Amino acid sequence: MKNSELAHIFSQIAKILKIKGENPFKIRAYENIVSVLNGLPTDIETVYRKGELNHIPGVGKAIAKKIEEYLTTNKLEYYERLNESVPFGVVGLLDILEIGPKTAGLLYEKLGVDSIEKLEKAVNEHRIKDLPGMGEKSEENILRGIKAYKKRHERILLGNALPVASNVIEHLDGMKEVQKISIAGSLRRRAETIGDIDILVASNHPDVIMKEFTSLPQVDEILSEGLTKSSVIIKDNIQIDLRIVDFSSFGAALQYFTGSQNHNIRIRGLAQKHGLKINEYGVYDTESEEKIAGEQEVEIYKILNLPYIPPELREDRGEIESGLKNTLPSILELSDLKGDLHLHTNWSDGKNSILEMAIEAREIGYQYIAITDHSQSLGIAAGLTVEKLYEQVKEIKQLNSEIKDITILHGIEVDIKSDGSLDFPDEILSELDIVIAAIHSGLKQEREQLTQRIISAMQNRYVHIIAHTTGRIIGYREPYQIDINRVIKIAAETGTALEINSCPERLDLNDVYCRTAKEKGVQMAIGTDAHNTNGLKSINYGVSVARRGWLEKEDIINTLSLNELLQRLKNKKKFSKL
DNA sequence: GCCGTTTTCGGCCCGACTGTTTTCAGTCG
Repeated sequence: MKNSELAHIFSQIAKILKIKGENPFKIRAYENIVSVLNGLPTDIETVYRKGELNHIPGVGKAIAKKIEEYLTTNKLEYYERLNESVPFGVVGLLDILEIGPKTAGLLYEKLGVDSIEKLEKAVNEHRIKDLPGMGEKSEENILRGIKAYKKRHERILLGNALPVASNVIEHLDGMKEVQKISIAGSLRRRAETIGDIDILVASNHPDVIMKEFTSLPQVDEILSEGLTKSSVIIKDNIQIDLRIVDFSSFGAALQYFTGSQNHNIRIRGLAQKHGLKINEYGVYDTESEEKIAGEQEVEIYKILNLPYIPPELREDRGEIESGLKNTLPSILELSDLKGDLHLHTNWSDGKNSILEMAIEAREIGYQYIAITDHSQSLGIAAGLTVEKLYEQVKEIKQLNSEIKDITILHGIEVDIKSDGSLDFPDEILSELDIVIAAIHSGLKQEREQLTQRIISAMQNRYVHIIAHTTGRIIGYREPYQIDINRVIKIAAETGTALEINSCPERLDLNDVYCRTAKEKGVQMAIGTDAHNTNGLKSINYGVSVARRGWLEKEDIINTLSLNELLQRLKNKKKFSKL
C-alpha cells in the first residue's frame, strides 16, 4: 500500500516547512494528513481510483493533487523542490531531543550543520553557545541530546512497557498519599509500541510521591524533578514521566495526557464551538471562566454530547464523528473470549505438556483451547509427522475424557510450503477440529507468489485460520511482500478467519488491517501462539489490537461458545461474505 | 492547507518548562 509511503513524504514535508518557518496551520494540515493516512483502513490507490480522495477528512484540493501526482508518477515535485532548499540531514537533526525546527534552521544557516556528525563537532568546538538565543546550557543540552540519540532504543513494545508500568503503579498505589493513579499516554491507548511511559497521580502531597518515585530502586537517572512533573530513566533505557494533579482535575488531566494529540485537538476544537475551553485542569465556560467539570474523564465527553470514547479509539480515526452520530462500536472486551485458538506444546517446540496448557487455560476461565503444534516441514520447530499427529489425537481424546470444565480441540499450525501446497494432505486435515495455516519459509519470494500461497491455503475447505498473515516482527522484520487487500477479499469470500496474533513482537494483523478486514466482512481469530503456560497470558495484547481496530464481539470467532464454534468450523464456506 | 448552523475569509488546542532574556521564543506533549 502507498498509504505509508505518502504518510512518510507528508511527514517530511511538514518537518521541512517547520524549519523554513512556514505557517503553522499549513504545517498542521500536513501533520494531520500523516495521521489520517496511517489510520486509513483502505488503500489510498483504491480511494483515488474511485475519485473519492476529497471524501477523506483533511484532504483538500492541494493535498489531493499531490496524492494524485505521487500515485500516477511515483514522485512529488513539491517535495523534491523542498528537499533542495533543506537537506535531509538538517531534517534529521529534529530527531535529537532539545533540537526543534528553529534551532535546526539556525544551526544550518549559521554553521552549515547538516548532519548529526557536524552537530557533534560544532558542540565540541563550542561554536554553538555564541549563536543568538543560545548559551552554555543550550550547548550542554544538545550534547546530552546527541548522547541519548546514540544510545536510543527503538520504541518499546507494548508487551514490555505494560508490565514495567504496572509494577511502578503497584508500588506507588500502596502509598496513602495517592488518591488516584492511572497509566496515560500511548500506553493507555495500547499502541503497539511506546515512546515513554506516562503515569498520572491525584494527590495533595506531590512532594512525598515525587520523592518516592525518583528514589525507586529501578531508577538509573533522574532527568527532571518538580512538584507537578518528574522524569526518570530506568533499566533498558525506558523513560517514565510521572505527573501529579489535584483530585478535582484528575479526569481532565487523564483525558489530556492520554491523547492522542490529534484526538485532543479535535476535542478542544469541538469545545470551542460550545463556548468552552478544555485544559488539563478542567472544562471552563469561556465567558464566565467558571469550571464546570474535571474530576471525571467521562464528563469531558458528556459535555460535548459524546459517549465515552475508549482510549484505544482516540487516534482521530473517525471516533469523534462516529461518537456524535452515536454509532461508536461497542468494542471487544477481554471477558468476551471463550478460548485461545493458537497454542504449542512440547509435542513440537513448546515447553509445556497439553495437560499443563489446558489447566492454565481453565484457570483463566476458558471453555476451550486449540492445540496447534507445527507440522512436519518445520524441522527447526520439531514439526509433527503424520504418525506423531495420530498419537497426539489419542492423547487429546484421553485428556478430554479426564479433564473437566474445558475442552481441548485438536488442531495444527500447518505450514504453507514455498510452492503453495500444504504440509499435510486434505484427508489428514479433514480429521482435525481446527486448522491454522501459516507461512514460515520462502519469505523473500515475489509479492505475487507469496500472495498466491496464502490465497490457495484459504481456498482449501479445511483451513479455518491464517496465522500471523503479514509475518512482521516489530523492530526486526518487515511484513512479507503480500497484497493484503486481495488476501482480505479472498478471506471474506472463503469464510477463512484471519488471526490476530497476540505475541507482543508480532501483533499481526495490526489494528488498521483489522479494521479493513472487518469492513470487508472477514472474521478474526485471536490466538496467543503461546509456547508455554505463561504465553497464554499475552491474550490481552491481541484484544488491544482488536479494540484499536474497532472490532466487536461478533467479529471474533473465539467469542463463540464451544458448540457455536464447532458449527462455524464444520462448514466455513457457509460463513463467507460473498 | 483545510474548513464552514452567522463565515468562501479568517480562523485554526492549550499549557508547562527552560534558558536566554529584560518580556519572550523554542520545545514538548
